[in-house]
Amino acid sequence: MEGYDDGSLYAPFLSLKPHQSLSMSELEQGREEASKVREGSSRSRELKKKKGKKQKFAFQTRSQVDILDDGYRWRKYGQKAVKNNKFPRSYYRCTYGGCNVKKQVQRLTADQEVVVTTYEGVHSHPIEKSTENFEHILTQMQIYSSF
DNA sequence: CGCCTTTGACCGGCGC
DNA sequence: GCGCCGGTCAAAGGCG
Repeated sequence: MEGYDDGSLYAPFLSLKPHQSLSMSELEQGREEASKVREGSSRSRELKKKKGKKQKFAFQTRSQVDILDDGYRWRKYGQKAVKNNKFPRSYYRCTYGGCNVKKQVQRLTADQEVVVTTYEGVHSHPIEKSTENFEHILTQMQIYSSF
């Protein structure tokens, strides 16, 4: 369920609730493929910085837990504190072969109860879990439109 | 036993 | 050119 190609909103879980017509802002970055190959270092991996068709959209929810189970499996790969917020930001990545979807979770300094989740990329595989749990969160979910 | 979290270090971009 | 800032990697430990 990811047939999006020309401006369609990337939100597989949102598709589950079509009655929720929320306007979200798509953040489209540059679409040039700048492939940087770094070698000679201990990291012989190709770090391709493709800032291409990475769709990025964020929303905020009211939750006491940072980890929102949206049906996909996420592996945390980093946590860094941002200057503006006193709470650290967590970085997750979808654990699926060929699926490079990333997601970051951030808590607001002003309201500790508000969690901002930012998705980046598109899923290329079906959901592995049930979304019932996430649907409950959708009720209190608000799209981050100020960006 | 396999998967995931944690944590420090490292890197690239940008501003001064 | 250096320092700040934000993003990512990778080793080791933890938990189901």
